[in-house]
Order: sequence, then C-alpha cells, then structure tokens
Amino acid sequence: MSIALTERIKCSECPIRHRAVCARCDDSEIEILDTMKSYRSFAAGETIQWRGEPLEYVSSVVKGVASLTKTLEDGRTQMVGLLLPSDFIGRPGRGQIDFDVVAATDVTLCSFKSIPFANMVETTPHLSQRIMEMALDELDAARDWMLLLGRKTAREKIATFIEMLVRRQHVSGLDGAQPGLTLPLTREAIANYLGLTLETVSRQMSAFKKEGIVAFQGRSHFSVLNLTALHEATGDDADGGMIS
Amino acid sequence: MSIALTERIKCSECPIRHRAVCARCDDSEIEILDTMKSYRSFAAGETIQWRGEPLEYVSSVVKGVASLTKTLEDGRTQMVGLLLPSDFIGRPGRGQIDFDVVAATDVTLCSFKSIPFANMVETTPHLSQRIMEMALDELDAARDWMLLLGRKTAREKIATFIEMLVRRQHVSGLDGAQPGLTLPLTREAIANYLGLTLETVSRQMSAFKKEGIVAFQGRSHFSVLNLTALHEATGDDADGGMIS
DNA sequence: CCGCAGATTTGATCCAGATCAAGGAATCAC
DNA sequence: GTGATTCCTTGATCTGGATCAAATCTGCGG
Repeated sequence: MSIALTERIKCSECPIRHRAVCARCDDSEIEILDTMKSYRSFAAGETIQWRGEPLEYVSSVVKGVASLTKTLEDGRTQMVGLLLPSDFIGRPGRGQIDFDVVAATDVTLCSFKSIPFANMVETTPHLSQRIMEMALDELDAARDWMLLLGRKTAREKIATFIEMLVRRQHVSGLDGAQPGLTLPLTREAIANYLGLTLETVSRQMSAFKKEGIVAFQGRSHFSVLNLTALHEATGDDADGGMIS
Repeated sequence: MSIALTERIKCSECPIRHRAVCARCDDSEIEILDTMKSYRSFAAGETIQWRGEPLEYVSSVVKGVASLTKTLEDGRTQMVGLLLPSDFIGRPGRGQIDFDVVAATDVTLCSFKSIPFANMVETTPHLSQRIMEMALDELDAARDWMLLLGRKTAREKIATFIEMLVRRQHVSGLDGAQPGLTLPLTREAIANYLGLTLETVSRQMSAFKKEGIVAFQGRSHFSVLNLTALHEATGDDADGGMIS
C-alpha cells in the first residue's frame, strides 16, 4: 500500500504549471509557492480526505485520478466530481469539505498547508482569479452532470460517460474511431458516478459492444468503433458548445 | 407583461449590498460600480437570457426568483440552479452561458455591461475574491443537488426541497412547526428541479399532507406542522454540516 | 501453472416512478 | 361575477432500472 516518494519537481518544470491553480501566477509568485509546496502520494483506493475532517492541506492533482463522493446514511453513494491532473482539492477560507476524496488510481498531489495558502490567496489576485475560473468551470461541469443525473436514461448516461472519456484522451486525426482508450474506474465507481447500479452499467456497456459501437480489450481498455453512433446515443444535440 | 421601472437605489442603501458580488468592495470601488450599474426588470415567466445568446450583461438578482434550466433535444428539462436575491448571473470572461435563465417570479436585476465588468474584475481583487467565494458556495449546493438527483427517492427529494424552503424562510423561535411559508414555483418547475414528473411531485406532497407533516393554504402557501418528521423523510443525517 | 478473490456479466423478477387520462380548484381577463 | 385558462390532483397502467441470484472472467500471489 505504500507508495514511492515522488521526487520534488521545480514548479517551472511542472507538467500542470499552466493549467493548475498557479496558472496565472508570475515567476515571483511561483517562487513563493515553490517554497510552500510538498508532494503527497496515495495508492489506488486510499482516502485522501474524509468528509468533515479538518482540512490540513489544499492540493492540486499532479498525477492520477481522484473522486469526490457523497454518501447517504444507508450507504447509497453518489460521486459528485472526478479530479484529473491540474484539478484542485479544497477551498481557501473553509476548514472542511462535505464529501470524501478518494484516490481512484495511484495519485500524486502538490499540497499546500491550508492557512498559509488562504493568506496567500487574499493577497494574490492571480490566485483568486484562477480559483474563480476553475470554480466556474467546475460549476459548468456540475450543471451538465445535473442534467444527466436528473433526466438522462441509462443508455444516454453511459454514452455520455464514454464520450467524455474520448474527449479527454482524444487521438486527433482519426475521425470515426478511437482505439486504445483507458477506463479509469471500476463498474461500481462508474455506477456511483452516473446514479445507476453496477449491473445496469454492465448491461448497457454490453449493449454498446453488441451494437459494434465500442470494443473492450481486458478490464480497463477499450476502443470506440463508431463515434457518430456513440454521440447519437448521448441525447445531446449535434456537438453544441465545445469549449477549449 | 410590462413591469414598472424600478427606481434607482444607491448602492449604499441596496438590500443586497453585503451579500452580493460587491460584498467585499470598499467605498471607492462601490462608487465605480454605482456609475456602471443599471436596473432591469422581468415579469414572471419571461426569459432573462437564452442559452448561447451573447451575454451582454452580468447581473445580480435584487428581488424575485429566477431559474437556470437545461433542455435536451426532445424537451426533457432539468433545472440546474435557483437564483435568489444577491445571486449572480453570468461569468466574467465568457461571452455566453449554456443554460436558459428564466424569471420564476417578477424579478429585478442590478446589471453591468459584461466587458467593462470583466475588466473591473481583472483589476479588483475584492471582486474576484467574492466571485470565487460565491462560485464555491454554488458548487457546494450543486453537489448536494447531484446527490439528490442521483440517489434520493421521490419522497426524499420532496422532503429535501421543502426543508430547503423552510431554511430560507425560517421563523426562529418556533421549534416544531413553521407556518406561513411561500412556495415560489409551480409543480412543473419543482418537478424540473428535482428530476421528477409533476404528477409524482403532486402525489408526494399529498402524501405529506395526509400524514399531517405539512398543510397547504391555497396554491402557493403552506405550513410545516412537523419539522422532525420532515427532516427524517429527507434521508439526510441528523442535521450535519450546517454552515453559516 | 494453479487457485483464489474480486470484478464483471448475465438472467429472472420486482417495483417506484413514468405515462396516459380524466376530473377539480385557483386565478385572471373582462 | 363569470367564463376561460392554467394549474393541480387523483386514478389506472406500464416500464426502465433496481434487486436478487448465479455463473464467469481476470489478474495476481505463490
């Protein structure tokens, strides 16, 4: 369960330098952050932060995938966010968060102690502007997710999810097909993401396989054979609103 | 359908001065905003901003209730946000939004032209800090909503919705009951908010009435007779995580 | 290479909430 | 105040996805 310590990377060589919370910072601001940061690693399945526990650190995801989940008393759980490299955990000015953060794969974080970081946010417009942007982007994503959870059918949910994976791992140049894609979550985690049961996830994926829209290679690799059919199954309109 | 023009209020006397996007601004910043703002009014049912249309203004809600809704090709719609006085519409640095904004009741907005406002945000940390806070608060609310949409039963959804109304219109001092509450949405709008049909909303409300948990006075007024039973029906744990 | 343990698929049945279909109440225009 | 419109309630039926229940895979440890 233990993870090799990640060696320290200079911010200027950091792979997420231009997308993370520090994206707008100038060189002098980055130098300060560089002295404040530390790396932390978590194995797949480990809980990074429990709901309601004091939030000692705020962090950026450098490597891996983490999930944010909420749980009802009786155990029903809903994933409310998926963190990829450059995404941010925690909020300046609040001492706890209302969901669990769990490593879905092995994860490396770039962390800052909460209080010094919050102070730095107060005095560094480049940071608050960037957190504002990132929060507004996450809000857009959360609203798309609300539409999916509230109104889409199981088939549409799965198609939307697979299409999202395609977008994030897109091989440009290929138009109709996308080979060699990675499925970073178990069926159960996908079910918790989509507000379904794992059986329904499995059935709908089998249906797409039977229809020749996707093909699976082992447990966590797949290809999309027919991107058009996949998109039609999402219920979304003709590729509206592609930003970035 | 036309609405009387709202007379101009000075920012210093504005009812939302300390909660809106301008909450952190100092007197000199407020003076600048005062010269930039204009009031706009919309009747219940009017669309304030169509999805995808150029966003000429960003605005704060001064009075009334507005909804943010997303719609699938075939007409299924999901509300993705409910704006109350002091809430903000629009995002600096993006020219459009991906949902419709509709006045649920008569609404008065305090509006700013998008571009000058975005420029002001760039140079005014008090604004970006406040927008950051508000976006993070909305994100928390959106995540609670995702749990509701993905995992709660119809009964739990309705109970959660009513409890939210109680919280917002709370009469302190009364412990078990809450009389004289207002229901600001139609059954259909509630259904779109909760990811249900209007028939299911109606049936569940009738069930709470039959159980003596709520009572209705006319179409849009009601009382909660048993707050404890209502809370038990939400599926949430014992009043955890009350902030502010 | 073998045998687990956990992950996944597949099948059978059930049920909460959707859909279809009438009636009743508020509220508005005049 | 009266009719018309819109909103709301209630009933009957249907169905997509949940639940319950076995198999089957997959990959890992030894």
